[in-house]
Amino acid sequence: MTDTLVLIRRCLDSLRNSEKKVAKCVLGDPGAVITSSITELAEKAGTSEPTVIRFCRKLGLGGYMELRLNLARDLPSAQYIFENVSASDSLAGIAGKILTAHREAISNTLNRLDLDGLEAAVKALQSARRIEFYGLGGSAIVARDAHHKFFRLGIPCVAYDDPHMQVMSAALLSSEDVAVVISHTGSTKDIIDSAKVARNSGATVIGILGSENAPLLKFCEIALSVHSQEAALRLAPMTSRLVQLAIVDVLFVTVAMKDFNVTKERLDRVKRSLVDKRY
Amino acid sequence: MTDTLVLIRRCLDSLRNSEKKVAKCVLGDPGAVITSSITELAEKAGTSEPTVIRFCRKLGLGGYMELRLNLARDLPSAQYIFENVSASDSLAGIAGKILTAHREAISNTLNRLDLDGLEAAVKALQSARRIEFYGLGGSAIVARDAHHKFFRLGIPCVAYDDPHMQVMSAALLSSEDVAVVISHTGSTKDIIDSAKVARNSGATVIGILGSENAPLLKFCEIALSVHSQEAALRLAPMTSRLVQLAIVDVLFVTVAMKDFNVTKERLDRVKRSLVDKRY
DNA sequence: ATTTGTTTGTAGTAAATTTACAACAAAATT
DNA sequence: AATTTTGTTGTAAATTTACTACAAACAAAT
Repeated sequence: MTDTLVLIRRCLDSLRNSEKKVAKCVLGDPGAVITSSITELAEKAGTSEPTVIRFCRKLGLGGYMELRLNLARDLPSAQYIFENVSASDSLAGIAGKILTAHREAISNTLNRLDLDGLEAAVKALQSARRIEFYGLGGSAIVARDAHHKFFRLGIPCVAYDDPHMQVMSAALLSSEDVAVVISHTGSTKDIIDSAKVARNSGATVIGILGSENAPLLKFCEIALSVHSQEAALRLAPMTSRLVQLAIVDVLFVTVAMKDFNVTKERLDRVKRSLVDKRY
Repeated sequence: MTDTLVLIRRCLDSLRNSEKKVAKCVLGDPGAVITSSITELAEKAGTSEPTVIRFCRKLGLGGYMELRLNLARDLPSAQYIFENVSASDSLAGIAGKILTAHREAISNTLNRLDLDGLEAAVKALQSARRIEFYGLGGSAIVARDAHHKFFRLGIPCVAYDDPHMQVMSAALLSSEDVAVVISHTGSTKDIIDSAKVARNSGATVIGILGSENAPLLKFCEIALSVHSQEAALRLAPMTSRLVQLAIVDVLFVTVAMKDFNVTKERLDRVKRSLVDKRY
């Protein structure tokens, strides 16, 4: 499940000199490898074919073919990612670019999942006495969505999108509670305040953010950073939000699965409650 | 840029009998193709290698290698597709299945886009005097997201997740207004009532729903049906919601692009307003 | 029944990947 | 310092793979 490029970087130290040349070559232009034969890559790296194969084996891959396939998998249609929507685009063009960007964002998330962080978050969430979700602006939507999922499990939880309510409620948390703080930038003052207060109350603070070096991180015990190359479509940080929602979904399902029978019974009850609301 | 599997389905009719056998084989287990040689695939399909090549060419691909590479790109973690989450899954397994499901849902949306419906919706939205977004439960989140986007364009708009407020406000709409009604099932009584009232007021009703034959459709002038094959036992209809959000995003960006200079100025103003809120 | 054209598979080729091994360099041991 | 040992890299051969040219089989139409 690990991204091949990440794998290469991690193995870099244990590689021989000529294998390193191959590694640099692959890291330099991974897209080119996909369309190159082993001979071409060997030549480009200034080494021989067997070295390329040994390089692949060191990564734990079966051979050169497997490297190519894995790279193709990891860099899906990279050419579209950075394409921006322009005023002259047709509806189909805009839709294509946006949906592709979203799709790629989900792919990237999948390839670079922080399993340790997720594991820690799940652990905290499932043993939480109560859970509070904080978000502002666009992130308030993610917070609401999280609340809408988690309350069904019977865990007392709530979502606040009012900074005053956030700090007030955060002040009442205890060490058995969890605060999930959602922020795209990770540098909004109000949300940082909320995280700080929650932290001071002794609660476990989980951060879901779209940036990797944000001031908010300082107050998060567990941080799930979600990086989407958003630079292109700057109208609204939608890609980031979509990925955050997906991460919340993963957290929810994982927590829900831990005690499946209880969960199932609760979800069924929730479902039955809605029957009369429908035709 | 179209998904290879969709491409295959589309070409199915123009294929010879033995080429069809290859197609079925690929569609049946695309993941297996990635690790198979042309010989293996030919054998599995009960045909010969040249037929496989001819099949690839019919798709517009250069050869078998290109098919493999394309499939690898399209199915980043083929093992998870359409698989359901089970209680025995690891965190990585759950995350993989969920994110892949979301990814596929976005792909499907992209491939089966109802351009006419979108076009009509965009037209209605951009000439709307005011826009109201109605949603309940999970769909309320989509409604809020839509509001959070569209209000930046300077169009008066609002999101209601209270059925009483919805009908009350809907009663005040006029023929120059647009009501966007969001519902996963399309059969919730309250939301149908809201749509009905909006319709009676003369407003243009746009429906965004996850089902294709829902009672709600009767009251929608424009219907954007988003069908995600939600895995049988899904804990919550998240995939559908994600797709609905993506569709709203497409609508927003398209509307925003129509008068780009005005839009840009407005978005910048909104952005500047937030500067002081950050570190 | 024969012709015509289409569809499919056989056999062969060129190019790719991979293996086996030899050459060399560096390090260690005597 | 010489020799063995160990590790690294490239050469060349073997194997597999993708692809092409051609011919057989088949179907439709005269």
